Amino acid sequence: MPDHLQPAFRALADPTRRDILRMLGDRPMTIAEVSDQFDMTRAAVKKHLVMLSDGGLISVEARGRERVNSLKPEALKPVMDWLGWFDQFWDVRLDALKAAIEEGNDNEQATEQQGPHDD
Amino acid sequence: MPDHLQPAFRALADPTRRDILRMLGDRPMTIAEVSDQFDMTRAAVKKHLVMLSDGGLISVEARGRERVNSLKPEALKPVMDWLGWFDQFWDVRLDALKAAIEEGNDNEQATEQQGPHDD
DNA sequence: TCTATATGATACCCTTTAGTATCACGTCAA
DNA sequence: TTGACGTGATACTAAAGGGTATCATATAGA
Repeated sequence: MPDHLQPAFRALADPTRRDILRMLGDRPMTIAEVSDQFDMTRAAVKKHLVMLSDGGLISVEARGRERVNSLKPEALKPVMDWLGWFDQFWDVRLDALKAAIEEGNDNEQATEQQGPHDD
Repeated sequence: MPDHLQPAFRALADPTRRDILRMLGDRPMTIAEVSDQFDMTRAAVKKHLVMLSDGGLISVEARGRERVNSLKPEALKPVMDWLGWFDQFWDVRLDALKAAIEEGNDNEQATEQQGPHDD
């Protein structure tokens, strides 16, 4: 299984890039427009946009002297699919928890795994 | 919005860690057991496990002199939710495409957005 | 108790990443 | 044509990532 979705995962690993994605969800934006929303140089934002493009998450279209960056939400589908593989597990766990609760909870060593320490 | 899911996204950004997650989907494993599956030192694997733990994706339970690492698939839910926000966009696009196809395609300037340049 | 084993913890490398500063280039407008 | 503007590209620095080697510690077992 060649990790063809590695660039996408890596692109998503930075909070600035995730913010950019959501901004582009509103409308396509030029590099300058995106840069205006962040407290960093245009060059830094450009690097993030390149990584997003490498991950296939955005498309860049030349329009005169501008570059319009547009969201490509379809690229998130493979990522969702990868994560979706784990649904089978927390489905099972939720079932087990539910069953344990309904059975009454005096044999609950087996359910301590999904303990409630989700900060 | 404090980026509380940043550790999770960062943990998912490495292919080795994603492989570990799927391995732990099979069964909980000790550090040594996980290390056996990779061509790297135990210390390197340990670092990955720490990052996975920081992201809340696994739990580590001491059992004698061993540390059993277990998958915590619930931790992927916030990540799925974040990604799910983008469903609205490719849903709209798919709908537009579908509508265009069903309507017959001679007035299709409006649908060129989801053009066939999906590599 | 003694020893092998599973792990924790550092210190250290090399590469990548995130950021800046700077300059060159194409394009829009007067 | 001139100049302002949006961008590309490069060089540079600081920090984080991914990896190794090494030593210390706790525990299982004879």
